[in-house]
Amino acid sequence: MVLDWSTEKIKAFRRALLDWYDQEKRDLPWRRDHDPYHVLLSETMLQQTQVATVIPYYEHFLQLFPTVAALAKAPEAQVMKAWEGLGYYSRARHLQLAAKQVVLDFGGLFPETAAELRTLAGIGPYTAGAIASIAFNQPEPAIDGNAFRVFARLLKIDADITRPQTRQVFDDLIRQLIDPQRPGDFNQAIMDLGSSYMRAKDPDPAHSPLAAFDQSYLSDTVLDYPVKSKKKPPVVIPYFALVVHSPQGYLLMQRPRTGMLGDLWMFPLVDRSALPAASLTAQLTEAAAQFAAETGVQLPFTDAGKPLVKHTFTHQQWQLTLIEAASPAFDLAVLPARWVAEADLATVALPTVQKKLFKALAVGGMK
DNA sequence: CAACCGTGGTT
DNA sequence: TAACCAAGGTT
Repeated sequence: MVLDWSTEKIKAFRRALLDWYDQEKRDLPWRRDHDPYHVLLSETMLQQTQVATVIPYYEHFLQLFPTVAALAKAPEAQVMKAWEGLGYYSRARHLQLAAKQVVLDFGGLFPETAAELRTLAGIGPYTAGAIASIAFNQPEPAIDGNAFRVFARLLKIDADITRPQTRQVFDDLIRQLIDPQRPGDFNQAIMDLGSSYMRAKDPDPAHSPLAAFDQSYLSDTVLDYPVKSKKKPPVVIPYFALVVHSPQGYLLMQRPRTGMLGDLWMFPLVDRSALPAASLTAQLTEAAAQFAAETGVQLPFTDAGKPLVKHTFTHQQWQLTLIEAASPAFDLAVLPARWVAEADLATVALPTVQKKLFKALAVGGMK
C-alpha cells in the first residue's frame, strides 16, 4: 500500500516523533548500549511480557550469563532456572540455541541483516527487525503490538491485526515512514508512544507528539483501532497432582521438552477427564494404577484434604486436586524424575502452578 | 493458517 | 470478576 503523504509531511512526522523521543524516552536497562546480545535478550524477555516484569529478570540473567559465549556454554538447567516464573519457557531454550548458533555458525559475532537474524532460533520478524535496527542501524520495521496499535490508529487501518497476512500491510507502510538515519530510535519511539499516549486502554491522544498526524484522534475514533478478533476462552482440565514424599524429598517429574511448561519440574499429573470412573475412590485407584504403570511402584494415594488449586494459562485452566502417598525412596533412574528435598527447591526450575501446589501444602516456605 | 505456549497487572 | 492486555514465535 502506498502512503499518500508528501515528502515534507513524512519528514515532519519523523522529526516530531524523534524530537519527543530525545526528550522523553524511558530509561531502561537495555538502553544503556546497543550490544546485539543485550537487544536479543531484552526483546526475547519482552515478548508478551510487561517491562516492569522483565527488568529484574534481565539484570539477573546478564549477571549469570554476561556474554553470548557464556550463555552458549551454560548448563541448560541453569538457564531454565533463570527463566523461572517468566513464562513461555520455549523462549529460554530457543535463546540458548540462538547463542550457540551465533558462536558456531557466525564465529561469535551476530549477523547484521534481518534475514540472517531470522535463521536464529526464537527470532521472528519482530525480533529480527528490532535487533537489525537497534544494534545495526538498519532501516527495518520492528512491528510489535505497539506498532500495530500506533499505526492502526495513525492511519486508520481496518485490517484485523490478529491475522498473519495483515503484517505485510503494516510492514509496507512503516518502511515508507521509518527514519533511514535513526531506524532503531524510530522503532523504539513508536514503542514508547504505544505505551504512553497511544496505549491500549485509557489513551491520551490529545497530548501525543503525533496528535496532528493521528487520523483516529482527528476523527474521534481512537478506540476503534486496532481491529482484532477475540480469543477463545481457556479449556478447563481437571487433574490429580500426585504428592509422593519419601525421606529424600518430594518426587518431581521433568515435563516433556515440547508442550506446556516444557523442561520444568512438577508433581506427576493425572488427567481426571480421561478417567472413566465416577467416584473419587475409584479415581484414586485408577490414578495409583497409572502411577504404578509408569514407576513400577504401587502406592496407596489418598485425598490430601487440601483445597482445589486453580491455575489459568492462555488456553487452559487447570483444576488440581492434591492426592498424596508416603513412601520409601525408590529408584527413579529410568524416568525424567528426581527426589527433591526442600533445601534443593532452589536448584530446579518450577512453574508458577507448582509453586501454588507447594504453597497449598505449606512446603519450602512457598507462599 | 489457527492453535498453542505463561504470567502478572489492570479494569 | 471475567476479560483484556503486555516489546511474539513456532508448528
